[in-house]
This record gives sequence, structure tokens and C-alpha cells, in this order.
Amino acid sequence: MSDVSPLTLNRLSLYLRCLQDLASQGVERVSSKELAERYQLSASQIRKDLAQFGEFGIRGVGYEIEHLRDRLRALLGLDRRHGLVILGVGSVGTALARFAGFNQDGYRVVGLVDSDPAKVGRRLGTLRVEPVARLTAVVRETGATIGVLAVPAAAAQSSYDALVAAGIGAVLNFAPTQIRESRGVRIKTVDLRVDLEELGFYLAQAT
Amino acid sequence: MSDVSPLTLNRLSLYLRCLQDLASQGVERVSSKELAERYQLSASQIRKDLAQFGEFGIRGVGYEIEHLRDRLRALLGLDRRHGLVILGVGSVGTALARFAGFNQDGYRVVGLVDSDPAKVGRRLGTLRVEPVARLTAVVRETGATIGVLAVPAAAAQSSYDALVAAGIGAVLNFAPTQIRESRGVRIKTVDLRVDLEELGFYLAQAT
DNA sequence: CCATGTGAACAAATTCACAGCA
DNA sequence: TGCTGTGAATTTGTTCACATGG
Repeated sequence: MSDVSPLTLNRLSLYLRCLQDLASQGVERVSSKELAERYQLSASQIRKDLAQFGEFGIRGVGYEIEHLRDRLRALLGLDRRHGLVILGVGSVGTALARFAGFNQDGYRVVGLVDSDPAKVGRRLGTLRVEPVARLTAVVRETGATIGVLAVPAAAAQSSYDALVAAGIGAVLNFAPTQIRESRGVRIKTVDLRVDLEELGFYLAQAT
Repeated sequence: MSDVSPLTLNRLSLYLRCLQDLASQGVERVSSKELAERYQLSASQIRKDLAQFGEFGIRGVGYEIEHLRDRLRALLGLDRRHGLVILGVGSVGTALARFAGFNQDGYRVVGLVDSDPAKVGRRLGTLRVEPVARLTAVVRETGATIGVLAVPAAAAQSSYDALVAAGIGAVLNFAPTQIRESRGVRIKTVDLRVDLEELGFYLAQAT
């Protein structure tokens, strides 16, 4: 069950969004075809994706929205709390700490760590920036499960390793560099410049 | 030539990073095998990806780093200037306006637009927030080619449509919603909650 | 020689089409 | 009847392996 493609998982998140939207409109049932048309998805892909995790629908009818929504929430771990520890409180780290999406549903920023003594002790909302020496303690005390790397590229690998050593469960990396995974601690890199450059390619073509 | 997979394009950005790294270390030539080992990539994939755009290497030798770097920069449109117009100067839009990656290489934030009269007129760095009514004027005056959506999900589609009408070339969307593409103006959605939820799935599995 | 560039083999992902069940 | 769940077909992406040429 653990060999699910990230593509599928990311679509489950989209499906969940759509279901929440429909639920907020008071809709109770939806077919894969309706979902697909309404949100520009593929009906057969919705069915294939969902079928990997069980039989959630009713043949001839469709899916019961509340039920499917709850199943997806559970699958994506949204029925539990996840503490995030942010490493690096420069401009990116600070913005992420305030980002609503990181303080929503089961997610909450519970720790801030920086190697710069000048930043240690600063307050950001209700949190105080801790020194790197306290990383393991912070992870233990807060029960954080996700680390967020907002450090310079040169420090990213060692920061990831430190998070792994501290017992973190998974890491989201905003440094523009490839991280070598260790001890099975998943790493996902987000790189906005890569996204910009993809658009840049199409713009260069257009000319 | 325009039917290049986004997967390939995103890897080209990574290759470019690696080449810039090597160039800064004074390295002049590199083989696909060396690149792959150094940065945890696949040698045959590097060659396949590059081969789509021409013959950049020298058989028996490898790739001349400066030359390949320049070719990749040109392919990704990094040899030209791209102005970014940000729609929505809430917390996300403000953070993006200050983000170094958006004010680097050929990219620069050249316009800020918000529908909230209370925000119009505010200064952010050297820029003043403009009203939505001035969107087309801003795009024309600044020559912006990329729009950045940092508006609420409910406003995202109409904001995209407005950008298209204003003559924008491509759009990066941070609103958690699917946008319907029109007039061939590429849209790329970045959704950090989707990324978090992917990690959340693996964490839920681990238990 | 040796690493590129590339067709062929393989693997993954998506779409099709329909059997089977409410 | 109508939509799900699913094998089969197709498309897309990756890896292999080697002929080619500097």
C-alpha cells in the first residue's frame, strides 16, 4: 500500500479540495463524471486513483461526498496533528511560518530554529527562535513530525541530516538543491525558480 | 519543439544549477556520468533530455560547461528579462514580492496589483500597489510577461482571465484551485498544502 | 579509445471500454 | 438503467546497450 505514486497522492489532495467545496455547497453525492466536468479532471483517473485504496463509491450512483472526504482526509493523514519545525528564519522561513496553509487543518508550525545567534531569541507570533543546538530538544518537546528547510542551499544537506538525527518524520525542502535521503525520511523539494523557468521556456518558444 | 514534457523542462533547470555550481568551481568539462554521480541524477536521462534540443556534447569527451550552460539559459528564456506582476498583496503576495528568486537572473517583480482599496498606494520596496483597474496599463507600461496569482481561490479564475486580457504571457498560480487555461496562456499552479499532504500520507503510513 | 546520441526494451501512467452490481 | 471498479490498450517516460564519431 505504501507504493503509491506521488502523482496519485497529489491528485487525492485535489479531489479532497473539490469534495470540500461541494460539501460546503450542500451537495451530498457526486459521480466521477460530474467531478471531472466541474473541476476539469479525468473521470477514469479519479476512479483509478480512488480504487487503489478501497471501494468508496456506489455503482450506478456515485460517491457519497462526506464519506469519501473523510476517507481521503484519513489517507492523507489530515485526521491527526502535524507539528512543523522550520529551519532557517530568513525571509523565506519567516514567510512560511506565517503562511496560513502551514497553520491549518492538522498542520501547525511549532518550532523555529536558526544557526545565526543574532536571530535566536526573536519572537514570531507565539514562537521564539531556538538555536540549532536545541533542534533535537525542540523536535522531542513539540512532537514535531515535519521539518521545513528554509536555509541556504549549502546548508541544506547537513540541516536535513540533523532533522533526521533529531527523529523527524519527513522534510519539505525550499533550498534549491537536491537532498540525499537517509533512514527513509522522505524529502520533498519545492523550487519556485524551477517553476518560473518552466514558464520561461514557453515564453521563449512563443517568440 | 514545443511539445517538451514539463518533467524534462524541470530537469533542465536542475542541470543548469549543477553546471553553474561546477562553473563556479572552475570546472570546464563534464560528462553525463560525472554529472549524474555528483548530483544524483541519471546519466542516460541527462543525455536524452539534452538531445531533444541539439547536439551539445563532444563524443568521447563530454560537455563543455560554459557552452552547455549558455544553451540551457537560452532554452529556458534566462537570456531575456521577464517582468512579474503580482496580483494580490496579502501575506503570500508580499512574501513573493520580496522573494529573492523572483528578483534574480532575468526575473524581476515590476508590478503589484490589489483589488482592496485599502492596499492600493502602499509601497513595497520601490513599487506602489496599483488598483485592478490599472492592470492592463501596468502590464503594458512595464512589459511584464508573467503574472503571479496570490489572490483567494475564489478570485483566481477571474484574475487569470484579467491577466490574459491584459496581454500577459504566462501565469504562476498560488491559489489552491485549478485554473481553466485560455488563449494558450500557460498556467502553472503551486500548492504547498498539496506538498504537505503528500508527506502527511507517508507519515500516516509509517504509523 | 571513450562518451555522446539514439533506437530498442522496459516501466509507469493514463485512457479506454465494459463487466458487474446497486 | 447508470456508474463504479478494473483489465486491456495506449501513451508517456525511463533505462539499456551499442553504433557512431570526435
